[in-house]
Amino acid sequence: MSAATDTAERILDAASELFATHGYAATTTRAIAERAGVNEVTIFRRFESKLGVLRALGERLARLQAGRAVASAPDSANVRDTLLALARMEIRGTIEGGALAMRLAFDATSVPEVRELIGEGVPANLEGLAEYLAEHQATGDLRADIDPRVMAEAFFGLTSSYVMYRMVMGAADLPVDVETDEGIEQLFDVFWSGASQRGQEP
Amino acid sequence: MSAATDTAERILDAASELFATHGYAATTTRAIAERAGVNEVTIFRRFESKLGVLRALGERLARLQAGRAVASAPDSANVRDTLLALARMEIRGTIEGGALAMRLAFDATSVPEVRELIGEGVPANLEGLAEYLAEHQATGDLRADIDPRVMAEAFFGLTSSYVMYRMVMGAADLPVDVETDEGIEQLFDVFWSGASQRGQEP
DNA sequence: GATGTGTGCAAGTACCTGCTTGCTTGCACA
DNA sequence: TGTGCAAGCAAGCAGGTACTTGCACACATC
Repeated sequence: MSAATDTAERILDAASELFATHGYAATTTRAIAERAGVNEVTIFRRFESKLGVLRALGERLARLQAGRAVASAPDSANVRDTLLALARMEIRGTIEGGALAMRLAFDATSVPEVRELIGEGVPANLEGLAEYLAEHQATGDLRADIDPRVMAEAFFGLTSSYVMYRMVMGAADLPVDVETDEGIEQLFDVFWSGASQRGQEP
Repeated sequence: MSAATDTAERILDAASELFATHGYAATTTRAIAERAGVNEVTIFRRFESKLGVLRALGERLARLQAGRAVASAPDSANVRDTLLALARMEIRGTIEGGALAMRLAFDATSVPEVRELIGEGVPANLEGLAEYLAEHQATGDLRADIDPRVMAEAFFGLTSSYVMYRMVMGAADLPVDVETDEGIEQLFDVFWSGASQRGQEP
């Protein structure tokens, strides 16, 4: 059993990397097999089709990302710390599995099956954070004159484009350590200052 | 001559739309021909190859975007207005030609020729805005404790992800009128408040 | 009226893609 | 020793892709 699941895992790993960098359509099953060190036929025996690989990958991704939902962030009394932790979590998650998700989101417009898989992920995330933000607008932690959905979009815009510029477009280097990286904190600070606007009242 | 350039233009228009929504690799020359209302052979006679179409498109795009560089924004005394105008310009430009550029940036990782075309565009833009921001940090219009490159990244993160969420991921609707849309102003306001932090001194 | 140019149409080539088939090999368990 | 399962290997199929070729038609210009 160990050996069997191992090959399946290796196939998924290879597919994940290739899908993330080349996209779903541009990745051939032959390439997946080669990278996994596995015969191409094995892929079809284990996953039935190329789409089957994507589906299995989707499940693994869902399992992986389930742990880093908005709710799972430590809701300390300090909203700023909570959001900063969320930003770091989001960026780390995007680097790990999100680069794949981002690519697939692009592929979704051309490959209908991909669209179903990615589906409501992005809008749902936006909505979830917007709710959280709205709560803290009510308590006065955040400025109330901005639509919480716009604010959520600003937040995800920061984190997703941070990764996009680095991983996909190669505009800069990835941080050595996401948890302590100074650049992320500065980037977050721009958002936070804008969203909280502490001391802005005249 | 008029009729001849017209068909070439129609081919480029069709290719632009298809590349933007489906990506370079996933767009077939047949599809381009069909959308342009032109025989497939004509494409090869005019542009030699599929890559030739992309190259011609790249030139047209460069011509189109040359007019909307950072420098071309009216540098009024008011930095906020300048940046807001730039944000609107950037979003409109991204909707018009940037969605294509964004998609091609993704394709660049799989299609090496595409990478050359997109090339240094993104980093150069970042650098250009960073310079502008640094100048106004020096004059006190913007807070100085943030790396100007980080600030530029926050700016482009906002504008590019604004379009990405809407056009590519279909998370929301595009604005009816970019120039007056309230959502863009709110989104920009989050950035601006964070970047200027007016009245933040204790 | 001849010539050149831009385009359409039909057919075909060479290659790549996802996927299949038939057969063999190695390993585990009884 | 025998049975079953996971995997490899070689070959191939059907469909799609970029791209080519040869021929016909329209419409200008000289």
